[in-house]
Amino acid sequence: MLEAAVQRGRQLPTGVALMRAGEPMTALFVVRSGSAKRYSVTLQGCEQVHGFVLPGEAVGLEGFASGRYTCEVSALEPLSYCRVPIRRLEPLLERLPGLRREILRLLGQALEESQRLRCELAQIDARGRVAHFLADLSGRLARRGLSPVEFRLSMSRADIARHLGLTLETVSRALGTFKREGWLRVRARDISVLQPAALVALGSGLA
Amino acid sequence: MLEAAVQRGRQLPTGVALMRAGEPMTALFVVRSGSAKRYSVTLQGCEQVHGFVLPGEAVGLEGFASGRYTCEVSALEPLSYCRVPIRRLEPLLERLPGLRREILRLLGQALEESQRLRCELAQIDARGRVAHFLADLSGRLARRGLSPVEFRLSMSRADIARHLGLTLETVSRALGTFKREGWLRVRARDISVLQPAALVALGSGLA
DNA sequence: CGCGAAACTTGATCCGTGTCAAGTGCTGAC
DNA sequence: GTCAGCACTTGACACGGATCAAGTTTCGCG
Repeated sequence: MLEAAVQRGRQLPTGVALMRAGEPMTALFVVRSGSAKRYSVTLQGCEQVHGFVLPGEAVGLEGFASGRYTCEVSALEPLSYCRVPIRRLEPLLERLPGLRREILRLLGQALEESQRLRCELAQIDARGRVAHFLADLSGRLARRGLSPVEFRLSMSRADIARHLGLTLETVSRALGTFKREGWLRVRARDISVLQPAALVALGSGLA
Repeated sequence: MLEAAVQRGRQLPTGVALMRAGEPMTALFVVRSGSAKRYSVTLQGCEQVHGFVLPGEAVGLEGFASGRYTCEVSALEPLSYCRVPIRRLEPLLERLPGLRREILRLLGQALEESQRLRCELAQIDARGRVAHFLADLSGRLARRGLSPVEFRLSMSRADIARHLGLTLETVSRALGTFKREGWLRVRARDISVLQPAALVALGSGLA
């Protein structure tokens, strides 16, 4: 029955938006493969990157607040995803307590994640933030069965910087440092993590 | 029927915890009067302040992620609150679509709020953060019918600093500046906002 | 009411990160 | 293959906020 509510096998080319801020919320999305960037554009026209969406992760949950999406989500690489229309989801919530709990769990998780991240970013210095970003990415890839030590960044340094509240130069310097310390191999957007523990430690504020 | 699920008129003295990180999530809470601090303690023993809870606001929602609370919430002044046991809430979610939507809305709102705050804090300088904090507080008080221009801070400068990712000296200096600019009157923890627009502007990154 | 501790303010200095400016190296198009 | 444009790296410098260190005010408690 849940099966019937899910629209599978949808595709989106790089750079195209999955949702736009202000649009009525008509569905939740779950990314199958590829990755996307969640961001919003301030009045001054500068881009604030809320985060990145990896395979297996859901987007659109903030829409429950007002019935409208509150940020833009656009594909960083060719994307395949599922679409779960709210119309079809709502009646199921009545009959399926497990699904109800699952949706609440997803929302709770997103909330907890966001709060944790905020506190961490507020208290950690630039290199720590970049280390945290890499460690987090690595962990999320691992959860999907992808390699946590060899991966390709689908986002630019500028996107990372805007996500972490830094400048792209500072991100670049942090990566340079990690490379020099022997913690990473970096070639353009290809990353090999050589010392995962060092990144985790630095990213947790254990300096 | 929802009425029957809510335990009203509960009290808590200053400094006492409403919930502790790691405890099983047994209930949601809604503050009636007073205020509280949401925080967690890092491995290094330093306190990270997630935010402050004002009358009319709910806490405990992050617990949906894992079934356990993920932060400490303790009273900054004598607190009165309602308790909504999850046991009693769950069956109601089946029968009341409106309540279901309301819970989803609350969670979505908390999520959106947290993400917005994170992006704002990441991009704004120290005085902007303090201005944003005051403008936000003012707005939330106004929503509850309290004065948005005359209020008493229930939290210390150190709490504000740890919330904003600053030091208490910097918070103090920012308040000093605002006072000198004629935007505020500050006497210890009593605040009078003289130029709300200036605070909102600075707090939105319009420098 | 007065004492003492805690909260807060204010000042001086230092370090990290933003800013500005070249320089280098990918990548994709013709 | 080569060229153009963009992404990224690296360097020099300035400035905002952290840190350290006194003072001052506020407030709880005897």
